[in-house]
Amino acid sequence: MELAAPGQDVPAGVCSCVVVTLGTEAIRLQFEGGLEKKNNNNAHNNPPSIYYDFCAAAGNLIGSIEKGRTLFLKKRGEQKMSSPTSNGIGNAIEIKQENALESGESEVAAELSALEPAPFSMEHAGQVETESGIKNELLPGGGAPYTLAFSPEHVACVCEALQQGGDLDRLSRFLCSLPHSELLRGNESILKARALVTFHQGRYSELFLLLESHNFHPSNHAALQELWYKARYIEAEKARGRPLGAVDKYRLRRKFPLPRTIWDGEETVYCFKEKSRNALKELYKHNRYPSPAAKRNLAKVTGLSLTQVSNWFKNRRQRDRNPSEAQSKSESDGNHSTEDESSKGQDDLSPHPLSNSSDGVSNINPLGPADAVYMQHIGNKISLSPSGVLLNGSLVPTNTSPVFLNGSSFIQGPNGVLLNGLNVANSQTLTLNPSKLASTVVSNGASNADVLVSSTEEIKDFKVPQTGLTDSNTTYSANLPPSFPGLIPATEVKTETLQPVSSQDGGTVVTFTTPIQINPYGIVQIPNSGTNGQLINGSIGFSTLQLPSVAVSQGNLSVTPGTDGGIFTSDTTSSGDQGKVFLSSLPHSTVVYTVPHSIKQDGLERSLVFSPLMPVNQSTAQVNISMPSDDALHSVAASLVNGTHAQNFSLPPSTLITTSAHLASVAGNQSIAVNQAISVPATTTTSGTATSNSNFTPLQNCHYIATQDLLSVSSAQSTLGGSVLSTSSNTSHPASQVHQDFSSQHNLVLQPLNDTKENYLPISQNSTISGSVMLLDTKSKYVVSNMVNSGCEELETDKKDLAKLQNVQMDEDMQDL
DNA sequence: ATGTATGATTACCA
DNA sequence: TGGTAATCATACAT
Repeated sequence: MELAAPGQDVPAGVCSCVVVTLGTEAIRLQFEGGLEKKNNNNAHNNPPSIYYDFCAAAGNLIGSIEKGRTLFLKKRGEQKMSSPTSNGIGNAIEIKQENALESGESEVAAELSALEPAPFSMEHAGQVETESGIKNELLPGGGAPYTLAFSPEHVACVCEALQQGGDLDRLSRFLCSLPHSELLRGNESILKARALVTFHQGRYSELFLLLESHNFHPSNHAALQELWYKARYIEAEKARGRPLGAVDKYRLRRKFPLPRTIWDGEETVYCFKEKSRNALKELYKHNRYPSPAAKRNLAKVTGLSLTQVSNWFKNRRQRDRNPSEAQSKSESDGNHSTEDESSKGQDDLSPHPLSNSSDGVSNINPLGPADAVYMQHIGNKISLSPSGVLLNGSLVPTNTSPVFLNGSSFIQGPNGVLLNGLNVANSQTLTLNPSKLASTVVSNGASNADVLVSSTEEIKDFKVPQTGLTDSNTTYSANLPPSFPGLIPATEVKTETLQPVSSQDGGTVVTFTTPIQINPYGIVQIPNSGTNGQLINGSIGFSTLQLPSVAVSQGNLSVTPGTDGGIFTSDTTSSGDQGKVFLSSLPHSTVVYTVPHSIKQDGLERSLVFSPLMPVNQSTAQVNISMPSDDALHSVAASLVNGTHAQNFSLPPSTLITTSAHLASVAGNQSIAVNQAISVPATTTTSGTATSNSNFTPLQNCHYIATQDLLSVSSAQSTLGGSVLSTSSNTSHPASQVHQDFSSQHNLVLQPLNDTKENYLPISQNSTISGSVMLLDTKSKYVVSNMVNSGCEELETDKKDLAKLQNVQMDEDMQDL
């Protein structure tokens, strides 16, 4: 191999020249054809007899040696040797001299400028050339006459380098040379190296034991899994004396499942992880023809390649299309019956990639214990037990964690569940443990801020099926936080006009107790939520949050962070980015809650049921709710319902939401009804710390019935109220909610609760509006639980009247079944 | 061993 | 470039 000249690009496999400036010395090192040392140091001293041997794999420098001294190289600013994954070696480094007999310096800062971070040829790894030309093993025990003091990081990096170099023999020698204590240190690189060596040497039993006895980082799982299986195969082949067939290998895999030390436990079926498959299915339900950008995004999210994603959609379409493959419906009878049947049924209904996921396909049976919260969603009828549950659409099962249901997908975090969108689970039973509801308080906290942090990065395309009544091509540009791993930083949403089909999608309740991830495919990911933490959320999780149904054809809607609370603003004048929604961060103490946006073309009324104590002003189609913003208690959400087709909203913080006139003024000239709703925080009195699990409760008793669904809430759960009252007095989480929904007539049904006042926030008698606003159009009525009655007595009457509508609505809803 | 489910491939077309 | 249809190869289930 040839040396790379300074400044030249170093081809793979060839070491580069590096220049190490050690004090006044500039030592040029070259690694090929033998170590070369060139000292252009000041000639007043004898050039230090320093010989280096670098293991520059992955841009690291490893090892140094000199007669009578040991040099450690490390990147400047790092306490330890840089990891193998660090970037190039062009960084400045420090050269620490130990036992510096000659210079007397204990530590010398040195500048190392790598001409090129070159892949290192392993030819010289572990070797050092002495002045006498004798090559000695650099490794301890290798016969080197020098004292070497490899740190564990050095050792690990050498292991990595040797692994990458593929020199398993040398790696084996290196490992053998290591002291036993080093081997037992548990460094993963060493462990992995040992695994490779044992496999290479055919010591499979030792390999299996090694793999089973250490928890390896997921980044190494794939390689180690391959080792595991290969070893099993080879063992079996040797035992049988013949090559294994696919079936044989399959049986071996079943017989020797991967240990959890090298496997995350996630089931993989047909090479695709279930998580990835669900993500594909979710998107497919909403869009059978995703855009290339959407495919890329999905590939990124699922970890699959773009080709795999494309193939999956292609196959899925083909097999959905081809009736001869009716056997595939067996899948529908299986784990994914709901969604599959849903999608197939939609295919029958419409050739368009429609995705009304939960159209009467969910059945939630009250199987929980008596004291549990359970819902029943039979057909379009939903019943809720007296618990703080928000429901909007089909339901999914969850554990005993508190749950918010809103739509047909769910998000489950450590302490709460968000349901929104499509039904993604197998079971239809939801059981909640009321005792834990205190932790289910809607807590948006920093999560929301994370979720909605704006970003100016790339814009992704994302098609959101809409069930609008008219054709419209609306582009929403919603920015997502780039900080979320695997999260698409920005999303451009294109609403597609679909055949007007009743939909239950749209409602969204976000309960964040941990940072979550939302991607344009509706996949909401909640870290640290265990195996169930990553959720699929149909089309709503993201879209509903950040894609309000405004700005269909004009205007911008932006959500910007507020000092005290979320600010939801709209720019009705901007025309540069029509139809785009810009979202910024939300405050920590923000609850994002949206009301579903289902639209029924047939004009069937829908029922929206919230818990009582919500002032509703039917006559004016606007309800202003005031409450002390600085109250220690939490503010409640404000809701805005726009039955018209307003294109813009203006929701300044801590103020009342715009009037209905405003909505009317911004109503677009389109007759489309956009099935999106947006929720933004309205006001908070304090910045608040990260929300606890019980920081916010207003949504606990909010219930929504989309489309024909009928939801009834019998009472509020006392524990919810307890949680409300127990929340930190310094943290308030008011939130204004903007809901644009209802192209058709809506009814708001109120159902009285039993003495739930204690469960709600105190009503402010202050006539000023400080935190919560609800706007209703003339046709829609919302009742938001926990909303503070500002003293409008007429609202009480309204509630009673509205409650009567429930039965009527039920009959109508049942007709749609 | 057999059948089914599913990812991947290929050819063809717009 | 991306769609469809047909087909293959393999994983999975019985």
